[in-house]
Amino acid sequence: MVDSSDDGPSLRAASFGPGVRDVVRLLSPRQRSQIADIATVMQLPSGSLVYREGTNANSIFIVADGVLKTFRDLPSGKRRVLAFLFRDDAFGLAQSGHYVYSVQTIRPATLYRIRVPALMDILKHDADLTFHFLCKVTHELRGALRHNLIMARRDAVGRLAMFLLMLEQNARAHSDSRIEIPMSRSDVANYLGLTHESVSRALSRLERNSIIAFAGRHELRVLDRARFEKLATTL
Amino acid sequence: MVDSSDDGPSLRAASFGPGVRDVVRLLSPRQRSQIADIATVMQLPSGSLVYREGTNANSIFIVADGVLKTFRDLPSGKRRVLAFLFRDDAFGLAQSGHYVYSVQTIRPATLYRIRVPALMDILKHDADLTFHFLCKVTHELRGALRHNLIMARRDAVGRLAMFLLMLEQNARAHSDSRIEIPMSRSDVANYLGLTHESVSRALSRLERNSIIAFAGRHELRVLDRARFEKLATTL
DNA sequence: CGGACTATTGAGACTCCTCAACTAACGTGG
DNA sequence: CCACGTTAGTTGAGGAGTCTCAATAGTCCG
Repeated sequence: MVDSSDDGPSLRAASFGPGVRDVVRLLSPRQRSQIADIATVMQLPSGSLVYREGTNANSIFIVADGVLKTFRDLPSGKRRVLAFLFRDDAFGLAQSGHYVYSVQTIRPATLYRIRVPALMDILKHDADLTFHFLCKVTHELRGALRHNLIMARRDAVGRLAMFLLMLEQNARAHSDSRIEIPMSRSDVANYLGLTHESVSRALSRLERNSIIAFAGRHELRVLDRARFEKLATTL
Repeated sequence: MVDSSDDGPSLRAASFGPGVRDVVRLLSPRQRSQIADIATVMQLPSGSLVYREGTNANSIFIVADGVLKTFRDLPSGKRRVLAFLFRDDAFGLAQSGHYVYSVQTIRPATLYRIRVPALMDILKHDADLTFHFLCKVTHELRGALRHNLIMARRDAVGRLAMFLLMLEQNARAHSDSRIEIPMSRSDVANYLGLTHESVSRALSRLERNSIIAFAGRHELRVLDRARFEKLATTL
């Protein structure tokens, strides 16, 4: 399924990893069954806490389906959302044996849970599989860098535009300028470093200016793509 | 040099990677010579551009010594610093064959340059080495997440305090409450998402309040560690 | 249908950015 | 060795934008 000539170009093209939504898919049948042997499938309803920051890190996870968020609760009581997770994303980052962020489902989710010791046994002897995980982490890293770029902006509308663009690129399902926002305004706000009031105001402004139009609170259409993308890229 | 019993616990402790300033050091002699075979040593004076964002990504680099910054230039003319690089850090992240950020030396630096095709040949057959790179990228990811947390704060002094604390932890050389700031105020500002004026004002305020004391523009001492750490952690 | 949560909208305070002037430090060339 | 110009850094006054506090409307679920 994955021969080396297939790996070569695409991997070299993006040290490391091209699209990278594919740790599971790009595996050879043998590798896939290896993973299946040590993975547990979990079905979680919306709002479930997968694990809490600081607890012992004994597993890593891969999203088979659904939407999740990673976050940290700050001493002040504020909550900071670090990332949103979609199909094929991996999570479970730890330091000194403890998870570095909490993870919660936003929509009902199906997860593969892989125990770290078992995974390590396989990784030690399988360069290909290890490389796939390398690509996964690289993908996560790019996401964090994009997040940083978003936070660089001072204006709420600009951040929001970038965020919406990101959502659109994530969900390539229906690319007809409809964007689904699966998370709450507060989650968006905590991700963008704004208050939920500012998010609300910024969205209102976009709608007032006929750049977007809402179809329910969690779905919108882009009316004026030129201005929309200009807002997102003009930083 | 690195036997499996050594790898096991430490790796499980931090999926993936413990301290991780050690891709080169933790390698077996065989691996090290493999790397040496394909690596080029570069000596660069202060202020050198290693590569520019968008150019063809044909190498990855490891910092043997010195200080560097990664950054992106935005259409508006503003510059956003994404990270500072110190000894043993790796860099060279690319997407679709192009580097995603520019890299420049802040202090004279020595780099190992490794061509991607050659590296891939080795990684394909060496799970251990691939795993080491996995740890490296994970380390970079943690840095990006910490950056995000810093940006979550709204107040300039708080960001600065967190940044200084980060610098102190990076340079474990002299841990007697002296912190060296190798980069310019503008670089700090671009990293923290502030203007250089705000950085200057915040530093002045810290000094006026007797929390820190400068010994030249690029070195300071922490006078009141309690208040200092309270500022950094009270978010 | 009721209650709790989510979302929207408004008025005032606060902080940082912008613009500007000024000082200090550094490197260059005479 | 000194003078000068350029860059880095500090400090000040005013304005723009978001946060805070508060009230209201809409939505989901039992």
